[in-house]
Amino acid sequence: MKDMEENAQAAASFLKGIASPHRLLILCELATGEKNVTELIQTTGLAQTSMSKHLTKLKDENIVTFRRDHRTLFYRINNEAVLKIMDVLYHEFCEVGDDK
Amino acid sequence: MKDMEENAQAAASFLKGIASPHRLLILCELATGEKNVTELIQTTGLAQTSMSKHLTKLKDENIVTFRRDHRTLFYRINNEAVLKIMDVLYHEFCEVGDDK
DNA sequence: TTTTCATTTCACTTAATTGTGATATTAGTA
DNA sequence: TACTAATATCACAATTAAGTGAAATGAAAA
Repeated sequence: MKDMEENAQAAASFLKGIASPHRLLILCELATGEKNVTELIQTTGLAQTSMSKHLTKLKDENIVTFRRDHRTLFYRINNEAVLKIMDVLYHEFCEVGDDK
Repeated sequence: MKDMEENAQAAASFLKGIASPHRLLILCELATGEKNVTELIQTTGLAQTSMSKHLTKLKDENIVTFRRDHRTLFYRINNEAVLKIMDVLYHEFCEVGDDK
């Protein structure tokens, strides 16, 4: 096991990748399957520039990847840990009767 | 179920409560049982003022609570979800052979 | 009741995040 | 080759987060 502080730094950096309402929305979309950038812009209502930056951040943290099909980029979730965390968040914040 | 954006906002705010190397270190300490502020300062090496602010943030997000014993405050983790997430993070960032 | 200990709050600075319009890139289409 | 579509990058402004010394609070202890 590496040094605690190093682990904490890496884990925090990863968490920061998810800790944004807009990126969580993006991840919720991607949780249902891969989507291209234009689709993500439409469903979330984010500005194009903003979307691009969020996706870059998610890529940087190895949370998503993409494939290119002609000139369209299809993004998808590429990380088991993030799915597990989203599951926890779903139970905590999205289930009926969750007035926590 | 409430509105997606509201849920995303609440979940992101909660995640931001954890998404800091120093707060993760604090939470790791607290995961082994309740600790008073002075103990936390000693084991983490954080400055007193800084520790106080981190604890305030963790309280604000309902991640920790405390009890008073004479003039000492003992903090403890008060949130199931955060323990589950820490478990995910442990496997991802702290286990041997984790060079991810 | 004054002092001391444990902790928080204040005022301030510095750094990081987020969003935006304009511009660039890259791949297909005419 | 020029044009358009899809997406990324740049440069900048605004907001939020994090750290620090000094002062304040609150609860014992002397």
